[in-house]
Amino acid sequence: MTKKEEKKFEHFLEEFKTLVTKKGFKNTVQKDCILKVLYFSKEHLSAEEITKKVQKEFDMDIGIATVYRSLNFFEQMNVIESLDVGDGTKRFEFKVEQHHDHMICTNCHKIIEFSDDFIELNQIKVAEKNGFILEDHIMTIYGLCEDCQ
Amino acid sequence: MTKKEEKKFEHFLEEFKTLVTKKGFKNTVQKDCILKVLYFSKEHLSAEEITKKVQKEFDMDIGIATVYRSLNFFEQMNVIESLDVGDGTKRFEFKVEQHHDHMICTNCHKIIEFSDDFIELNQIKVAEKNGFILEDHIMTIYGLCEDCQ
DNA sequence: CTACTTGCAAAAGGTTTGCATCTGA
DNA sequence: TCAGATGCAAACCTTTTGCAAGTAG
Repeated sequence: MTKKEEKKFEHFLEEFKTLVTKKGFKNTVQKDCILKVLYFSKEHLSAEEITKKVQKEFDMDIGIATVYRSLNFFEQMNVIESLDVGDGTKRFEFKVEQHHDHMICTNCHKIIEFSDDFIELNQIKVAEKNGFILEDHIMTIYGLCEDCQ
Repeated sequence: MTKKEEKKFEHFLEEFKTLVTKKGFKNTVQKDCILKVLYFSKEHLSAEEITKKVQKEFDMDIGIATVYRSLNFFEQMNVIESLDVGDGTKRFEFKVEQHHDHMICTNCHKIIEFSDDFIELNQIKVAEKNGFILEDHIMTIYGLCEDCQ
């Protein structure tokens, strides 16, 4: 991670922590570490993977229960989102400004991210047409990736 | 279910059973019942719900293990598909000719089905652009339904 | 006949929860 | 100070599996 990215994260973290306090919750080292791992991870991690990463990268004895509680908390705070890959575990990723979707290989479970403006626009239309207040959407394409064909 | 629908199902079942035999698997009363329940269900059922429905509607003592095994079998045979509603269980539905997607209320978990040609076309394009051989896709929109707003 | 299926119960995951202890604001 | 957070282990739920018995082709 570059210095610039690091700075960007620090800035986000600061703002986030203010919000956490304002809502009456507490900031902890554990939460910071989990968030940092998610922020800088290129992959979509499971709770167990996050636990191990935090333990390894921060030399910290974090329990998986804390990780799950934090993940649920972050999801409610709308800074991360979860993803069903179909391998039996929930996977998590930091929520970035620009929405993107996923293409998953049914053979090797590789995940490719993509974003498509048409799809973004269309889901808004579909939601409106059905009287839904749009909160989020998931578009996942399943198929065989180039390596597995 | 009307007589016409019943007829349609019988016809499908007949064809499907031929395919099952041809592939070297066996047809059983249990499989027939599960398939019938899925075919005529308006809702997206969990394995447990399917088990109870079969037990009740056909007065049959089916085990949930059989239901799970059959569901996995049907999914591989490509006649049903599974759906992650976010309530901790996999839900299943019969695969109809015309693909459709889902809109799920984050409050009451109600599921509304919709289909949109633009989305159908676009996912094909996206898959091609990334060298994927398309198998399937899921587009799920999350939001608040009219009743829950 | 023989390989596929079934039902039961046990096992196996992943996720949540109770509780005593700890800690941030 | 004290409500919220943590770590541990136990509990929970859904799904899978081993095995002996049953059954379709």
